[in-house]
Amino acid sequence: MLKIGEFSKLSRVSIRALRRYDEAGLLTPVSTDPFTGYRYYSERQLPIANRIRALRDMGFPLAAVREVLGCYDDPGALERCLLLQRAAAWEEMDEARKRLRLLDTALERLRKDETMMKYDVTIKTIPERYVASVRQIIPSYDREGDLWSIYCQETARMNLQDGSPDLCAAVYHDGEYKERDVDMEIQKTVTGTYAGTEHVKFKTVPAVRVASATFRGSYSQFGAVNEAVATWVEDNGWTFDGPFFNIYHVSPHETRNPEEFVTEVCYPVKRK
Amino acid sequence: MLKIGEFSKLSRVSIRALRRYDEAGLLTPVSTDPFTGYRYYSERQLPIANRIRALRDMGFPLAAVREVLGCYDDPGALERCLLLQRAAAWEEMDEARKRLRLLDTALERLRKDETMMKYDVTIKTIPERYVASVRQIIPSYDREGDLWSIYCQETARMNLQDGSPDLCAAVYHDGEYKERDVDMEIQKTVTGTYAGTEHVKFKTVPAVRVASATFRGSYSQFGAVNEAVATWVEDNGWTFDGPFFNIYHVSPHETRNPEEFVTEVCYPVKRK
DNA sequence: CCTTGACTCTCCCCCGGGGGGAGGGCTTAT
DNA sequence: ATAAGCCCTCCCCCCGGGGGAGAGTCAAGG
Repeated sequence: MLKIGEFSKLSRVSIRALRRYDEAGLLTPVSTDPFTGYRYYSERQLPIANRIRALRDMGFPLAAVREVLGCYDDPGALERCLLLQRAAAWEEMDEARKRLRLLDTALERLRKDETMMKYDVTIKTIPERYVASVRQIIPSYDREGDLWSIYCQETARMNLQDGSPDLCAAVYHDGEYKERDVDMEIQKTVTGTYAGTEHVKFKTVPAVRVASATFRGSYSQFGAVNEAVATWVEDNGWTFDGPFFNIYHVSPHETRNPEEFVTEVCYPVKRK
Repeated sequence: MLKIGEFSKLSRVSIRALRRYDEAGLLTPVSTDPFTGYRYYSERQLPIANRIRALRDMGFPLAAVREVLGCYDDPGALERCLLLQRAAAWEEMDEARKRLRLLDTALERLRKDETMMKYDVTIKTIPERYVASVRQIIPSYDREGDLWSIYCQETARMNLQDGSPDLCAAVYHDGEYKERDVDMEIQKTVTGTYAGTEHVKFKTVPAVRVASATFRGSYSQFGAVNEAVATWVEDNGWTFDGPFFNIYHVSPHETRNPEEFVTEVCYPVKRK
């Protein structure tokens, strides 16, 4: 019979861990003094301690170790457990690899152009939303205001309720950059049910996963932001999947000072 | 001014997380009602929320996020933080890769020969120990007992104190397998200082990292265990680094029943 | 003005695998 | 008998939130 300290030295498992394994039912001492609580182990438990070490080294959590110890005689069950853990380990490695990739992208951006770090790109899922929408071909990008004018005119008397979240967006339906005659759509979230008008249509926009960057300040930064997002998307193993759009969190509607504009650029993406 | 729920929807950060970020000083609401405790955010904080998301996606813990946010203007400090986190992510990936390798080895062993899973190989560090030792060339492996006889005879009157941990080991100094005239050493841990005798020497054995497997039962399993350990060592990217040895946890000295023997096989290793 | 429902607050417990330490009992050798 | 060294249980800590309780607040509609 070995006291816990001796068994700890022989098995190279800390006393703390041994007590925890006892508590978890992984490695119960062959006897425990009912008065003093002293745990007494046997040398024949050394192989079990070693087995637990081996399983812990493979990344099994304690609960899974217990399960595996219980089915050590059944090669089929054992293999299932190992495969399950293998999948978990693979997943974990993949997560770390993705993080590494993000960090490398950030470092590269930092070295190439220190200002590019101003824009932080993240992957998000934009939830489904119900919107009032106006879509038209307009002469050029800077005539987006025309669409908002149409929207305001046609809905002025409809008493629309704001949606939640309450936001305004502009979708660029042309896949490529065009100088003239661009296909644009504006969207405003609303709550309730309404009949469409001549130009204003109501619809549900499905949830979409996007690469997003939010920046503050004048719209002259659009070019740099778009470039930063596009580079990031390429570098991190995503690919574009639909027309990109902007969300106007603070727009000329709220303030005249361009320094206060807050705009979120969203590129729908999917895994390459 | 946005209430926390609205800001949560716009930033796609959970309310819980926002409260935690406030508590951690990462993203303090622009104002907090001193009576109700309500947090009020501004749209201009959306880029910061996005930045936090981006850093969290890279795996930074909250404390590091705070630090990074504080030095966003200093490209040098920023790069140091990113490199530090890069190293951490790489480490994590490497850990996961090692676990994956262990699991693959185990699966392969399981498929090849289901009995091989009986032996669980782990990496341990055997701490430094002070021992009485007898080393000689003996005719064959099964004459190990002769060494123990010599040990007992020469130390019978010395009143040796057991060491802690109290263990017996046998070291195989021949690098290769030999039928005859093998160079063997036996070791017994002791406490105190003694003068050596004709055959018994006292010495300190330094700490050593080993691949170890502990098994119960007759010594006829030696061959299988050695093979299992050797294969494992190869498969997991280690290489041998010194003569291997056995530790006898339960030996013929304690019991006559071979079923009760507990033996640990140790191969000193280093990273390939 | 009141109600109602949605929102928000703080506080506590949970996850894993122990580490650190307090406070107190046990053993064993001198 | 006493001191040193073991051992016990219990509590708090890490990390980044999630789940939920219980209570207070805000806004819209009757």
